[in-house]
Amino acid sequence: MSGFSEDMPFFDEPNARPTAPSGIAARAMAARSGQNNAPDYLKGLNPEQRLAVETTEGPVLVLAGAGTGKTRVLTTRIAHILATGKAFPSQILAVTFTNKAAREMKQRIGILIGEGNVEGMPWLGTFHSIGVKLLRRHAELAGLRSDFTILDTDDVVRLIKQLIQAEGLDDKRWPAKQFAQMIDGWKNKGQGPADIAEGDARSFANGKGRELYKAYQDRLQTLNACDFGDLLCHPIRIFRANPDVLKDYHRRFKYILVDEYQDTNTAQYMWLRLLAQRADGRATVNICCVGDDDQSIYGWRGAEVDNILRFDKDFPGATIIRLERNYRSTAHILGAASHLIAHNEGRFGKTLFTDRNDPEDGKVNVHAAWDSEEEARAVGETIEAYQRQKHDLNDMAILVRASFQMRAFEDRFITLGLNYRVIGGPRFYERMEIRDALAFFRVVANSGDDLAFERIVNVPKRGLGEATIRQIHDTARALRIPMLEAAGNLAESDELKPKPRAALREVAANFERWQKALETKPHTELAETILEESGYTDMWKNDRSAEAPGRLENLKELIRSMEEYESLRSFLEHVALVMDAEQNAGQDAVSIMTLHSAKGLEFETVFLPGWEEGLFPHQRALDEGGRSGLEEERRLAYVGLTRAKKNLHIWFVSNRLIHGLWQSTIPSRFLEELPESHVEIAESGNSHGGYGNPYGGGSFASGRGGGRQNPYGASRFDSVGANAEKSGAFSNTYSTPGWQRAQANRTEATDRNWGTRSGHQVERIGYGETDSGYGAGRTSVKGRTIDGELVAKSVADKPSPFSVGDRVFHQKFGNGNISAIEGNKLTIDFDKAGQKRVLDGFVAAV
DNA sequence: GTTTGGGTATTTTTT
DNA sequence: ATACCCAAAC
Repeated sequence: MSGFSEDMPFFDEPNARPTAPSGIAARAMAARSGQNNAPDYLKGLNPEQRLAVETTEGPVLVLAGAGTGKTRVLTTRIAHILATGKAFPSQILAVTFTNKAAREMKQRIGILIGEGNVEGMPWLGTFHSIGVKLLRRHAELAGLRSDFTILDTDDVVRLIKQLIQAEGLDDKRWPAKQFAQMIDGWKNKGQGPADIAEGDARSFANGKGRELYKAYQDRLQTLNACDFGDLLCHPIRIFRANPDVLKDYHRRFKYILVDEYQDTNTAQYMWLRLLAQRADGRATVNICCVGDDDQSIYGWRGAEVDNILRFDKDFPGATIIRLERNYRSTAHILGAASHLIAHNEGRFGKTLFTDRNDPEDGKVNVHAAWDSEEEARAVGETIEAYQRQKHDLNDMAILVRASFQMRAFEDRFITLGLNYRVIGGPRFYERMEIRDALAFFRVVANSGDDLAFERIVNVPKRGLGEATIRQIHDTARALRIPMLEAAGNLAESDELKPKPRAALREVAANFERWQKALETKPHTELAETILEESGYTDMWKNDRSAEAPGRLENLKELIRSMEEYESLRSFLEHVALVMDAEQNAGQDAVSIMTLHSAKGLEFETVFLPGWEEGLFPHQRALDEGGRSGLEEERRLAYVGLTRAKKNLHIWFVSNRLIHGLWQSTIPSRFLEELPESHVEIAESGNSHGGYGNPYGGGSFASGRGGGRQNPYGASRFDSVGANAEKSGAFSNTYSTPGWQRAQANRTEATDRNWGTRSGHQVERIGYGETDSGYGAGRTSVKGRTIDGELVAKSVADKPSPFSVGDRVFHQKFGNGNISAIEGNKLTIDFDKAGQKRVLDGFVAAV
């Protein structure tokens, strides 16, 4: 129970009001300006921001729109509380979601109240890191020892897989990964095995869901381990079962601050309520939540927008403060974003505004391209044009909906020699070599870490096959000892054949030696020794594959990063929760990332490609999330738009390769939700000239409704959102050639896909009756959606209208002969493009 | 113990 | 298309 004492001095005087400023508070007070009696840190705040900072008592919800100075308010508020002596640093609980946000907050508070003093804020961190801290203190109340291991997703899946197999279930039919996600979902809702809904419990493994969950929890306990969800759920359970423990924290935390409140899940919400609602009957709960309901984009991983929407009901008498003055974007960008988001129903309603009024500011540009290749080419050209105007690549970003879109840009930028960096993607700690190395370290630090042991017992390959590992496993279970110990025992017995026996003996001896060295050697040195002596670095040195040098480099980087920590244990602790690594930040490069990872960032120039139905809004969000899924996609679009400070370019293409098949696409409905007055339809250049108009031949003209330009029908949005007055940059009056071409494409695509199915069904997609009863609507949404993919499925119901040998025309590949038919998939020998497989819906008889 | 082939899925991501 | 995972074959 070390670590308990560091902030005890404050804990000893929980009721002492720190009225006389001392320490940090005194310093912050000293920073006050003499003139108007307002401290320096309040200067430059607008009235709403200042209100949010100074309303320290009672529940406060700060609705902070994009670019309205949210972090500034949060950090200034903490500085204010400290400066006015309302609380000691250790009496403030401040939670964020990501380590990055926590880091930034610490840094910015440091600027306000003086570096070094921030260390006095032991309760500023992510939900999870604070959860670990709580759990380490009270581990025994959750049936754990305080040196428990934190398992990551990969460990969890492997563990569950073992359990599923132990149950005698087919792990093909009941994938461990899926069950891990289910457990994660339950934990997001704060549900233990006993709490889960009957239906949920039944839906997995023939009704064994609950037992499996139970078995999983038991296994974690024997392993002295917990998963990420437990970091929240265990404290909740501890608080509930031990009112005295909870009471201590009630006395301790005088102020609670929560960042990104719209992203909290149910468990986090329960956790916060437990800490915020004092049993001592104190009337005021000083909780301040900051967030933006319009930027809630994590519903799919358990976030409940509802938490923020009903804040004032949860905390009666709450002050709600709106920050709507935007300091980031031009009026055009804000106008576009506001108009778009107004189409959502479940929201508080905010409208961003700016004083900025520069006639030079351009409108939001919408571009059409033929396919993703041309889209990448056009974006590349635009970036180069900006570059010629002396814009830094660092100020530009391409934000995509799904990561597969990135490839086209990477390919193009490589040929152009344009620097780019991909943000997100596989993380440092998820790389195989890093996980392997960490597994070695974990076993050294904690010989009971069976999962880590199993991972590396045969790495590098030393002839320990499945049978040997099984035997170690069984021995360990039977004797109730760690696998490492069991391995040592077996190596000394005659149970094994000579080869594995020698190998095991070496493994056991290695770990014994390393564990001894743990006390004496500096941890970075030990880490190097481990990787050397285990043969792990040699394994990669001898590997001829292209990625081997990179892996060795990563291992070096891992050792380097260990230097910042004082011991192997403290490093492993951090690595379990933090594990991110900055990469090539120095160079001038365009950023490519998903919309999700762009939240919180800003760029002068932003490119938003792929605004097509099915991709954005994503088909799956529509299918699985119904109306709320669509609204979340719209919020994602809003997040994208509001990342841009000055220039914003949106692209959509007419054809996209999806799952290896060319699909015709129609522009995203979100495009129509942009206001005409702030949008300009840009001509994207002539790089597509070679194709001409593929519809010229008239083979597709049949279903075309006379002049109808909006495939949904005109009054589609009449009932959606009160402020959604005259929408639709896309309903009239644009006449550039590119625009007309795009229009032609979209009507053609739509009408062709739907043929005689009338537009009526299309009009209702995700709207109208479908919305009202969501439960029932779910299935109907599915069949009706217009995306090419679903259309393809419906086409599959009918026999193909073509036969082998038919001569057909395809919009991308031109003319060709059908060589094979497989359901609705045709194999065609194209005259120019060679053999391709395409859907029959996208070719026409010649 | 490694290689090869078949089957399958294929949005978004933190801790 | 393509990547990834697992099982059977080498």
